Amino acid sequence: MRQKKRNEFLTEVELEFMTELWALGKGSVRDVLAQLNPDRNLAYTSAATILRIMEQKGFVSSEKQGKTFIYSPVLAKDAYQSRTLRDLSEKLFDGTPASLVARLVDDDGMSEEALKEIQALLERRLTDDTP
Amino acid sequence: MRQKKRNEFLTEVELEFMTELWALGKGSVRDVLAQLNPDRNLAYTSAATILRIMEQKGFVSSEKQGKTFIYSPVLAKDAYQSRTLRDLSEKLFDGTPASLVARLVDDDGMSEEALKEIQALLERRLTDDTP
DNA sequence: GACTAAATACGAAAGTCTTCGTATTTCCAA
DNA sequence: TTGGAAATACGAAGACTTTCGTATTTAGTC
Repeated sequence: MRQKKRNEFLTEVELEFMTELWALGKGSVRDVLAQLNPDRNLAYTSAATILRIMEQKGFVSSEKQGKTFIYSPVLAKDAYQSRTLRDLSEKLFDGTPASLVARLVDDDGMSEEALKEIQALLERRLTDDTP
Repeated sequence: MRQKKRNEFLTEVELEFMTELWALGKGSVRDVLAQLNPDRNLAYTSAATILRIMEQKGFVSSEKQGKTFIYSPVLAKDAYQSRTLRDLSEKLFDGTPASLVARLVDDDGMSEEALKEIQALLERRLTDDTP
C-alpha cells in the first residue's frame, strides 16, 4: 500500500527537543526535560524515547557519561533552517524565495527596524561577493 | 494518552491537492487528479477521499454540479502562506522574521536576480507606507 | 420506470508519531 | 559485594495520515 518514507525533517516533538539541544549545545534526557515549558508534563521515559529515536534517525549523537547518555545535535540549526526554507519555498512559494520574502514583508508583523536590518543584509550580500 | 489535535495546517497530501485547487480556482476530483504529476498514480477513490476529508476539516467547500462535487479552497493561498511563515518563524527562527530572511539570503542557492528582487520589495515597502 | 456508467461513502490496512508503563541494566555508596 | 536509585530499552496504545477496494447512490438515457 503505502511505502516507507525516509524523512529528512524533524517531527513537531523532535523539533521541540532539538531546539533545546541547539540552545544547550548538548545535554542528557534530564537536561532537555528541564528546559521544556513546565506545563509540558512529559514523562521522563517519553523524553528518553524521543531522544533515542532521534539518534536512530541520525539527528543527534550520544556519548555515555557514567550511566547517562549525553546527546548532541548532529544537524546544525543553520543547516536545518536552510533545509526547511528550501522545502517551504518549493512547496508553497513556487520555488521562488523572493515571493516568500514578499509575503513576509507584506504581512503586518514586521517592524521598520526589521525591514531595514534585512535591507542591510542584502546590501552586504550584493556588494561583498559579486564575482 | 495523546490528545486529539486540532490542526490548522495542511498535511503533505492536502497541500499537494490544495496547490492544484489554488491554481485551478476550483475543480472536481477528476480535475484535481488530472493536474497531478502523471507518475503520481493515485486511485480515483483516494483522491475523492482526500478532498472529502479536506472539506470535513474546513479547508475546502463544495457545491454539487449534476452528480459531481466541485471543490473550492476556503483558505486563500496568501493567507496560508502567511500562517505557515508565522509558524515557521516562531518555531525555528526565535520569532524574528528578520532572521528567517537572513538565513534565506545567506544561502548560496539564491541568484543575484532574486536578491535584487527582494531588495526592491523592501525598498518599496519602506518608502511606500512609512508614516 | 429501469439500466448503467460515474460519482460518492465508508471502512480497513499499513505506516508514522507521541506517550507512557514495565522490565532491565548500570553505577556507586555503604 | 550488594542493594537500590537512576538510567536505558522496549513494547504497546491511541491518534493521525495515506491509500484503496467495495458498496451504495445518483443522474441521465432508453
